Amino acid sequence: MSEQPRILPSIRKAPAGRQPAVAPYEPLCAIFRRYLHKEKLKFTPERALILEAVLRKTGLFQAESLTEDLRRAGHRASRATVYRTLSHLQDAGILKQVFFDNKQSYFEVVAGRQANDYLICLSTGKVIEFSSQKLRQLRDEICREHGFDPVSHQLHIYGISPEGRAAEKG
Amino acid sequence: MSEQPRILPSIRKAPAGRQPAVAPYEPLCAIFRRYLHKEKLKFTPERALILEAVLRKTGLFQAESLTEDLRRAGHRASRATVYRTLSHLQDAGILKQVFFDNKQSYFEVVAGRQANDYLICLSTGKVIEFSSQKLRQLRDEICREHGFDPVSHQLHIYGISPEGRAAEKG
DNA sequence: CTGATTGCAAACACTTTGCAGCAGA
DNA sequence: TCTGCTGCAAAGTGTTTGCAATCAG
Repeated sequence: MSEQPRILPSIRKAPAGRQPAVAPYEPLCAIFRRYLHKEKLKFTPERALILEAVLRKTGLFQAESLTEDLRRAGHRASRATVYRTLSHLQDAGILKQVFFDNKQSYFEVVAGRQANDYLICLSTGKVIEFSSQKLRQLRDEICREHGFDPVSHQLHIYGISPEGRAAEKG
Repeated sequence: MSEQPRILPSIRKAPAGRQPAVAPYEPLCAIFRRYLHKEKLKFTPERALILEAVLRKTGLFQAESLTEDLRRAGHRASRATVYRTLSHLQDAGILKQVFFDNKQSYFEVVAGRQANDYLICLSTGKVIEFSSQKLRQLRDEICREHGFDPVSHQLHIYGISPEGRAAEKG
């Protein structure tokens, strides 16, 4: 029995990996506004700014870093509003929240994407996002066996990347 | 684009599902003692009690519920010691920590088990643990493509269980 | 107009940590 | 004896919430 891997602190600090393209603002803003309208919520300047900032993010990001982005761009942005908006963006199907540890959570744009899955290097903390058709098929198969209707999934694979292996030998 | 599923509060409260058999104390205690000795740590009565309590758990559990178990059994057990011991049990490869949300974490005995994967009902909050050989093969394949050495993985599938479907129709 | 929204700061809740006394090996 | 361990309470930290003023529709 081997020692159970633990997520390294480095992951909490700065998850990095292949950087997917930035998502386009217009169509997602339309989705957001439709959602807000349906829920009798309002489209405020703050929400627009936050959505813009979210869409400028590539890959995983943290609430705090989003707030920093906004401040750097000269916009006021209270943590509270950022969190509240991130929550709405999830409900609108634009974002999803990912949990790698119990300290904080990460967010990621999902609208129009398929990547739900991560390769996480236990040595360097690097996170690579990927998507697998085979995995989705297997997921559906497993769901059928249990009578589940699949909605979504999330796979985290922990391992050692080539760089991590090199670093450990070095 | 469908609305992004969010983990229901019920999951945070009382994850339940198929109950795997309780793990045997003796062999795992031996593993723990070996680990402690190797790390120049001590095998204390508190650690023994906590390991026992852990092994009486079936499926996922929370640190707090473990502390309650201990108190109910008439043992003093400070949160601090429980957390510290849970951490050692992870390092010893006996436990693993699972993150479903950012509020708290769950623990699960993994020594000698293969089940790393969960089917989570978004309607009822029920969690079913399962293990799939095909998934492990697919994982290894994906790792090969990225030059990773796989260490472990975790798959969370969100969906609607038969019971949930019935409840939603009712 | 009227109810939703915002920023602020206080509140939360799980977890970690500092410390002084205690106890395995 | 010599470290490591324990319980306690305080600190830590990402996130949430109450509230009064403000604003979108």
